[in-house]
Amino acid sequence: MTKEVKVRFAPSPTGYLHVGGARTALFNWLYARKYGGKFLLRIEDTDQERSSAEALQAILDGLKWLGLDWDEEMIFQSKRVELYRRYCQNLLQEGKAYYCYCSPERLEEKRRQAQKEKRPWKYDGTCRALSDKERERLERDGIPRVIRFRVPEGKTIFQDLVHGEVVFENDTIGDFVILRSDGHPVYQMAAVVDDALTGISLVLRGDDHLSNTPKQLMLYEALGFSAPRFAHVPQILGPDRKRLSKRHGAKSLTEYKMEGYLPEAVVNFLALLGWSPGDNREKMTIDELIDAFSIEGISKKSAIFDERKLEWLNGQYLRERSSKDLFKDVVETLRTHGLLGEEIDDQSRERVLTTIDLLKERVRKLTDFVDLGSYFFQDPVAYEEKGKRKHWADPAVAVRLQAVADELSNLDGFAVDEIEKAVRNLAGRLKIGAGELIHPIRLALSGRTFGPGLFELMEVLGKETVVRRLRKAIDYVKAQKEPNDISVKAS
RNA sequence: GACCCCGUCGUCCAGUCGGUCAGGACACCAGUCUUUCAAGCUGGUAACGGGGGUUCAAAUCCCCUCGGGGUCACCA
Repeated sequence: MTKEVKVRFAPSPTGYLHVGGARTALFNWLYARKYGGKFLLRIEDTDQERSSAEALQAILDGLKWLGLDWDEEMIFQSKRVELYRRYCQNLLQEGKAYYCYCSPERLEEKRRQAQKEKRPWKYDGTCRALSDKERERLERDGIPRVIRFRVPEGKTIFQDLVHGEVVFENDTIGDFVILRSDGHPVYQMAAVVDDALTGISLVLRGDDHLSNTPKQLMLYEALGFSAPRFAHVPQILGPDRKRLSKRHGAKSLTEYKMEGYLPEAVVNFLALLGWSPGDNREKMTIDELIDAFSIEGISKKSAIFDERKLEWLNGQYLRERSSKDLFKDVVETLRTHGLLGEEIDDQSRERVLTTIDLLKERVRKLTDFVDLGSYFFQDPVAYEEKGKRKHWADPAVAVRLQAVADELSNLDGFAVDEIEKAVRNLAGRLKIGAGELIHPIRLALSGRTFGPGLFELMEVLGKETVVRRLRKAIDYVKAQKEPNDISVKAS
């Protein structure tokens, strides 16, 4: 009988969902979707202290944003404590586990001592063979107890689907706790019981669990469960080659969303981190990913998250979406940055749409619409220094801009072609190249030395705004004249 | 420290059974286009951690070494 394909993502709600976790979830999801299996979501909240509702919400939001939907009901380990306890009792009865009364303080002391003497530390088995009498005494004294698993002798060998055969000598592993003194199970126990009971066929998870696998395998064996297969995906490292953590900029998915990344770009990028379709494809749709995904394509090497490549990919996705498609996201971004109010009439709707069209080719993140396009919505608050030096240094600038303003004011219509013709004609009459007008005008209108085609920009802004900004610039140039001369002398 | 995993351009990936000018992408540089910036197009710089073997031939197989990471919790 072939086992049903069933995988799971099992985060613990102790922090936000970062790219490493998200990628693990994605791989599991892709695997399930590819083979028509199930993708389960299990919340590992057996640690009461560290689990929080906010973290859970962040994880759920992240999965939802990426479009990773799960099958069946979400499993909360905190609601299954009785179950784990029962299995611990079974092990106890069969002599495969035992009560341990060692205090955490005492153990910590021993551990430190071992470290000082450079001896490898593992639990020394103090309580491994307590007599009934001793145990009764400790019980009578009310000493807190945990349940420890009795690690059997021998070796634990398994075939990891990405690493191949992995061998552990059991005696390098100390008897480990499976049930805490507060009656809550420890990760290893809860994970094994759940994976076994829910019929997980493949445990696909981070490399950091590779060393935990022998412990879990021993538990499967002791509990009489058949073990699933394992595949350990390399981890995602920070730029310093260290494990991802808040310290060196491991960002949550929420942050990527806030920064203007599209979920499809993030999914695509994450999929390519530690996995490859085998050919050299880079940009892949979700369906292509599902189709191409395979465990064989998973690399063994840990990877560093390269945000610049994600930016590029995001730009690709941004570019292929129509302005209409992008509208909602862009509006939201503009709003959070105060460039747009709640109310949007037809006119500003049109304006946003055109803005998107003009900016789309030069944008990599949604937030670039703000950074690169604020002047579509408000007069520039400053002029680029470089621009002033380059395009406004000529003493004739004020006069020329004035001429432009006059010329444009007299225009009947204000369409791209008319504007362009007017500006170029004026340049001709002034006997200067069109660039001599174009660049100073751009600076006046946007405060920038670069941007979309100037004539398109002018049409979007409208005659009134264009003329207003030109006049402002003229005033500015004139005002700068004298103070500038003085400051040159002074410095 | 013990144990486990990993090691191809700066970064992410290709490289089936040993034979490739070691390939693609991001980034970078140059050219092209253009009113600017992007985008696009064309081209370029750039890697098998090191040392030994085996072999006619090694990124690919073996050994050693160095480097990086992970696990050794009443965290997950």
